[in-house]
Amino acid sequence: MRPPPDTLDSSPWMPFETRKRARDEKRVALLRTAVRLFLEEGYHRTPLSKVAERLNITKMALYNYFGSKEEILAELFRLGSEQYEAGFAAVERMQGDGLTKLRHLIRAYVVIVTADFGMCFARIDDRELSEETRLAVRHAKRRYDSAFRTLIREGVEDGSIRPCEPKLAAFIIIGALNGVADWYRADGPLSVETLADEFALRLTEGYAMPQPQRARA
Amino acid sequence: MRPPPDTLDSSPWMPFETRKRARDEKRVALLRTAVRLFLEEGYHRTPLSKVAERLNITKMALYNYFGSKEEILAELFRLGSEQYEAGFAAVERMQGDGLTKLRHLIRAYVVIVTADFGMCFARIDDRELSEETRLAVRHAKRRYDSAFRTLIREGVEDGSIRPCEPKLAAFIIIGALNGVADWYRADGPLSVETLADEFALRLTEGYAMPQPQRARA
Amino acid sequence: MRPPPDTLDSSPWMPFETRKRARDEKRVALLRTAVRLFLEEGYHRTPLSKVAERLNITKMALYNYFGSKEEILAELFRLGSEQYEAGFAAVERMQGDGLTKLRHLIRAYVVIVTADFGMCFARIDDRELSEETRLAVRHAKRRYDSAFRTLIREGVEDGSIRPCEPKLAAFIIIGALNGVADWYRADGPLSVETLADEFALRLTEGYAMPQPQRARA
Amino acid sequence: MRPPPDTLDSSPWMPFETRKRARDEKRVALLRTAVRLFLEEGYHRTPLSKVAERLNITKMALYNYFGSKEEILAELFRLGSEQYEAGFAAVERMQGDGLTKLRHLIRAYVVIVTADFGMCFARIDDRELSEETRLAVRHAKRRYDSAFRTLIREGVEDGSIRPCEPKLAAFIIIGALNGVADWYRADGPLSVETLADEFALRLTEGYAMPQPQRARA
DNA sequence: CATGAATGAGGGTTCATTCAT
DNA sequence: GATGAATGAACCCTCATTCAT
Repeated sequence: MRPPPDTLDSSPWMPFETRKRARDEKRVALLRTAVRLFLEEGYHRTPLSKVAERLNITKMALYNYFGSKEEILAELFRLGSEQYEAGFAAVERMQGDGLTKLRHLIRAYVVIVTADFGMCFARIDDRELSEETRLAVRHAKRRYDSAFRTLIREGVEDGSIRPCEPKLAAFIIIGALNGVADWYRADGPLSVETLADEFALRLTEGYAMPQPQRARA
Repeated sequence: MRPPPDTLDSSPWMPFETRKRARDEKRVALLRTAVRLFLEEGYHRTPLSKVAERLNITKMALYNYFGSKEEILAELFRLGSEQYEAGFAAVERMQGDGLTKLRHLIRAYVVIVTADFGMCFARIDDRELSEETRLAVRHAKRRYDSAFRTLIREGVEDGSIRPCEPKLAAFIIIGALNGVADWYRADGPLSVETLADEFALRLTEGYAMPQPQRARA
Repeated sequence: MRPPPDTLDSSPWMPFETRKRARDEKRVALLRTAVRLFLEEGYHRTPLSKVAERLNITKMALYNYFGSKEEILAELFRLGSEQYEAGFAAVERMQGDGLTKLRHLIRAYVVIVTADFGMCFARIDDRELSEETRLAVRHAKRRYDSAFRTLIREGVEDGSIRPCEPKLAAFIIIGALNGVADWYRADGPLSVETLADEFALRLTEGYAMPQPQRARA
Repeated sequence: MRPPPDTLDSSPWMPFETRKRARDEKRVALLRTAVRLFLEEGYHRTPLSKVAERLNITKMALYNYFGSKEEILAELFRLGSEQYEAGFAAVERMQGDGLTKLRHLIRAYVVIVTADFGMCFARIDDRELSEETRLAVRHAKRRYDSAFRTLIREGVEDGSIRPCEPKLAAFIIIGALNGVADWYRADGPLSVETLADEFALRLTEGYAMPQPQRARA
């Protein structure tokens, strides 16, 4: 907890950086603890005192890092949102036909949605948030709906994806992906990578045995 | 506010049936109102006073029908669960190969999950419930996981479904189906039937354009 | 605490009225207790628990009558304001020259400002109130500034009051009157009536011995 | 952030005086800022953090100058009190009949009560203070009540002031004077001097038009 | 002197629920 | 059955203040 005293003497500016870093680390620890509890117990059933308790501090110490419980949640959503944005941006820079890119997107989504912040973004009810933050979240969600739809449309156009209604297809895929957040356990038998690959394939390939003669519907 | 007292005296047995019926109707009205509010606003953000208000009764009148808020929720889950059970039972009595029955199951699920009680069952966090009720709900959920898996396994065996991991496939399908509860609006452009058909097809057929030469993964 | 039981039997509609009345009485008792404590201890230093304690109920019972602490204060201000309005209206209906009416106004003010609600209105900091209520209070205060100024102006015109700046004169008079709220004790030696008469005279007559030859300023 | 250490070494006594002076200046700045905020916002609604913020220092730095929030307030009262004492002492050294000296006292009071510390003394609720300090404040207030009463009594005796009850007259005058603190704005149209003169005259002269024949009450 | 971090006391408010009619 | 009143358990949050550097 205390930096070795000579550290202070030898480099007089270190303490500041040390402190600053320590603060950031604590802030992050706080967020990680909060997101875990919010996911494990639910936002409403998690009093800040429990978050504090798990961090071995008092409830009030939390207020050094955040102004309110809702602000913590807002930050969690922001972090989650960032992850999706980054993942999506990476996919958008890739080469390939629509189907290939869609599969990359699915993989990215699985990786993110199985991690804490991504899971929080996907699962926690955004109506807990203030109107303003909630709008930002809704906006972000619409943005990735749109990312999926765009790739699907691309795929349809370049022939890699069957003709379909992009909007509905995106809902199906995103729904299945968000479902992961409901049952995925980090300590389970499936690695995230395996899961991501499996989803990328299965969500696009379908389960029906292909039969040239089978008519639609 | 009070019915004239002679009404009760003149037909001494009617009142009982009348009352009984009235009671049941009120009970149902209560549940319908509660489920709507719980879905619209979230369980925690819905005080019983609001439920009562929408029913034009006092908060305390609710306690004539239910012992606690949680008991209301438990009943909602029970009703939702019943719907799934009934839908699944109907499908199980059907003829056809695994794929066909799976599609019927998907159709049934869509119909149920877009209705209030089914949506409640799918969307509201079962951790609000007491341990006992929660276990029952989990049990019911596992039961329909199992229904999906069984049909998928059947389909794989009878050749109507591609070889796959039934557990994961079920998760994907159920995830996508539950996702419907997040965006479906009764007053939207899609009829439930259309949606059900579309899901039955798309969740099994996949989006990738079939290409004989394309290797798996 | 309980009404005699036969009261209920003998007149079946009484209970409702009784209850209604009881409620109003309690509401008033609450307000009287609150205003006393707010005046004795100060608004901020009076937790609702103390108000409740003095009423022999729990803090939460207060919320049956008011939605928040501030709402209680707002109601106290409203009641105070009402008293001034009524007093002023009575004076305005009176006959007489400006000076006479001014003296009546002063008398009325003294009577009101020595009573609980009037004192609350005069002494408690209106910045405790929400913006909206505060504006209403400010409005009321400006209204009685204006009542004083008008009468003074009338008096100047009809020759009963010396030429003077009505605005400043009103400030002086109102200031002196509000000052009463700071030192008046109901159990003190001075009756309100005596005080009112004395103020009506002294605030208008002045203390300087009239000397025809004394030049102004 | 740190001054080079040799600065201290090269002129070992300057720093002390410099520091001492700087310290005093800061202390005064602190008090001036505090009194402004306490007057603008109210004592309870002014957290120390706001005082610090306006001074561009941290909240904790305040504790280098004062041991507690209440101690700051106590000092403000002390400074206010000092002003009144000084003003009153000056008047007491003057020549003239009771009325003349009373008018000087009023003038002095206006000047003081329109300045920050004097206004604080007049307007801020002394119940915020500890028992001990509060008693000192009450004592000071009684002292100037007494100053007014003495002059009034003198005036009555020397014939410059009409026969009256000195206690009540003092209350009226002081009340009117304290009222100034409630509406006076330094940036308003009235200069303090004008105001002081006007008060000195009007508070003693009265508003009623002198009429030899008018009987008292 | 000054700072950031942490703490404890305390208060307002929400809400489910019990009580007494 | 229904109602109004009352209660108690939580919980969020503000803020002055102490601690450790």
